[in-house]
Amino acid sequence: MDEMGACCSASRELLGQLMDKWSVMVLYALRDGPLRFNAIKGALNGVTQKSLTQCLRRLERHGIVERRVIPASPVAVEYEVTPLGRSLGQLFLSMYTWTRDNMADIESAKAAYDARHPLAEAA
Amino acid sequence: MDEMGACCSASRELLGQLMDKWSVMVLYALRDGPLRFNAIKGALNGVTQKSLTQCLRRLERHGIVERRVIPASPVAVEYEVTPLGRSLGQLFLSMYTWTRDNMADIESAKAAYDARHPLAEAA
DNA sequence: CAGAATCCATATAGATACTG
DNA sequence: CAGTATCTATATGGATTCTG
Repeated sequence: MDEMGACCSASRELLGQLMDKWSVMVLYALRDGPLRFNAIKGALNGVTQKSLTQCLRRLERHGIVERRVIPASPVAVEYEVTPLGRSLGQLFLSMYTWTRDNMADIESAKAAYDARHPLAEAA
Repeated sequence: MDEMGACCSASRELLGQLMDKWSVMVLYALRDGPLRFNAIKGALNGVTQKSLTQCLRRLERHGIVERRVIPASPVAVEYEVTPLGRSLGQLFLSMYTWTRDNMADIESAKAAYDARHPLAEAA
């Protein structure tokens, strides 16, 4: 694979990190302003502390969200989307749009494929 | 999470299927026309038969590539990108562009984060 | 409150061997 | 040639418990 192939691969790897199971929804949950840890956890359905913590750490490390500790007792921690994070949100929006526009075609392709291949119809 | 959140989630799930480790590069390898199985395998570096087969099956099932068996001895199998696949390729291109344009910011954010957090600098 | 640490179930990738 | 089948190593996610 040549240069462009390698770049595609790097891009995929980076977005793979940023598009894990919860990141998209975290970014969406924070669209109107900062939230505290448990507020985010409440906004997402079914996320565990561990997964959410990992997700937020990764987003923080990549500069997508900012973590702010508010000294209090007990401590409060706020997360806010950065400008870079908003830019990523725009990209997510174009992905969402593509999915919405092509979902029907993809579903019918899957149905046709499953009809041709009677066995093994995993998701 | 409300409607939009659910749609984001569905979008992420779909693209997660279509953006696995090799799909992007398969699509890129087929950009100039159909190729046979082993030709694709040769174009990608380090892919195993199993992984490539799984990848191609998934792309075929979603209507991204078309599989064509050419009766011969031994049989030949060609894979070609569909129009839907080309549309997905455009989306991949916009992802690649975003990555390229923001890679520097992300890398410096990572470096700053790792400087603040001396331990545990996993990728 | 906001995590850290631990344990466990499952999913996935890779290597290898075999086949129509 | 173009796969399938099998086994194993590893990564990942969830549940649970504990703490400053």
